[in-house]
Amino acid sequence: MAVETKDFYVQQDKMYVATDCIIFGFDAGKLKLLIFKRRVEPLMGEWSLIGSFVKIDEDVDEAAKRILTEITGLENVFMEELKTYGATNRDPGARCISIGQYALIRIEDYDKELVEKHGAIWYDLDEIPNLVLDHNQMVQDALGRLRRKARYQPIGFELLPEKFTIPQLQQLYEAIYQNELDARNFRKKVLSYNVLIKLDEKDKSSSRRGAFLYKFDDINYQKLRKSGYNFEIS
Amino acid sequence: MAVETKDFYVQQDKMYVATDCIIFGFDAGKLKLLIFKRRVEPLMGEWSLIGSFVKIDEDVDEAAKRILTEITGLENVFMEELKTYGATNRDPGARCISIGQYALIRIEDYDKELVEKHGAIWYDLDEIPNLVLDHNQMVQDALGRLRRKARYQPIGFELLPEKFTIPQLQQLYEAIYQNELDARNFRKKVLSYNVLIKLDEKDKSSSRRGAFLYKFDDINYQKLRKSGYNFEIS
DNA sequence: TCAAAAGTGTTACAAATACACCCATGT
DNA sequence: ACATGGGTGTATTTGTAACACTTTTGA
Repeated sequence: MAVETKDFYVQQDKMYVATDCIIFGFDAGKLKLLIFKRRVEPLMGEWSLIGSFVKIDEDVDEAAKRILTEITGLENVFMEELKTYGATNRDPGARCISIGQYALIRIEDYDKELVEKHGAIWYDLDEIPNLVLDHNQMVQDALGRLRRKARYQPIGFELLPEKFTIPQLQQLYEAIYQNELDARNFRKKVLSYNVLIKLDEKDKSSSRRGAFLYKFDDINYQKLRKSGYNFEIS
Repeated sequence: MAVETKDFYVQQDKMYVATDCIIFGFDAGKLKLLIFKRRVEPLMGEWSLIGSFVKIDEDVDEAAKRILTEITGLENVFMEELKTYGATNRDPGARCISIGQYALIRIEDYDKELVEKHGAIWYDLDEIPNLVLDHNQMVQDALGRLRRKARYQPIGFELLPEKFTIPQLQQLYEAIYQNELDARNFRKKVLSYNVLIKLDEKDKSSSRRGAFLYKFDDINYQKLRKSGYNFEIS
């Protein structure tokens, strides 16, 4: 029988709500993850994702942004909800659900001092140590999401510097998909969408000849989306 | 400065955690949504999704299953997390985050008495009334998810009876995508995946001649998935 | 016998793949 | 002058899209 007064609410259980950030970067041809040593009991000192409890007067996604800014100094970063981790036994400290959110950051932009101060470290994705609670699962889930999503949405660009070369872009996709791509076909395809603006500069850091720099053309991308077409790679 | 004792937890805020179900069905060529009249204040009597608070000793997804079973009598239904609705001001009653979960049910299987007892009704998707709180947004989000997901994963079958005809399947996809498909190409494509088992029976409810019934072949589908191929329609 | 939906094949076009050589430059 | 990565074009295959008629059967 349903209770039909406003008091219905106060009979219910309250619980802690946290959010954890799965922060991806890309450097030297490899996908990286930002993790740090947990500073609170239980499990103090263990490797962990960056997270925080959500405050009573704070939107869930605001909380995630707050954490990300606290630790990297960055704002306006690509971040998206992954899923909720809501098992009763996931945190031995207390009943606490966590909303996983994954972020893609340009690895050269973050505030190195700030990151260091928090004891955070960029780890190669294939060398992630054991993390507390269900955080390894979160990383796996986020990676799966990143892989699927990168196929039909140009989120990869969030991981590159604003100016990047086509070979860099290809390396990134190879790192995400974990297979090699044909350079000619790759170039042909990404350019076919008309969402890259070729610059006059070259990047000479990885070859004598140098490779032209491009930047992502968000305006054209929005047009592409509206016209019903999808950015789709491999 | 981080607090480094277990007492860290008790300084944090607790809040209500709810889950709301976006329940889709398919009948007479149309997508349907199961909604009902809210039974608690505030907003008692308004149209609403089916939801519940998550109990302290209950996993979040268990809570969603509990609700679904309570109202439809069904178990083992396709259900998947949509996203978290976590704005501070989303519920005027109290700070309460809700995890939206969408479910796909075979509309002929549900327990009609049970549904009626709860005051629930199947609405055509294009005739949904105003719902409480952010529930209309949830419906839109779930619909978007269903549309995207149906393209590369055979979730549509969850909405059909176990035995279905190809024309029925086509109607379903037409309802999901909201455009017409060529019957020959559609048939060719779905059959090309070898995930449909043709039965000896015919369904004569929609034509004199009758159409052969098929059922979904989950074993072959798993093989297809493992081989790296994707079920992809339209 | 006719109305109404089920079922079937082929052709044209577009997109994806496979593949090999020349270019530019710093050392 | 050579080693290194950057850049280009074409042919083949594969998949997608367009399209019209015959079949079955109950009323």
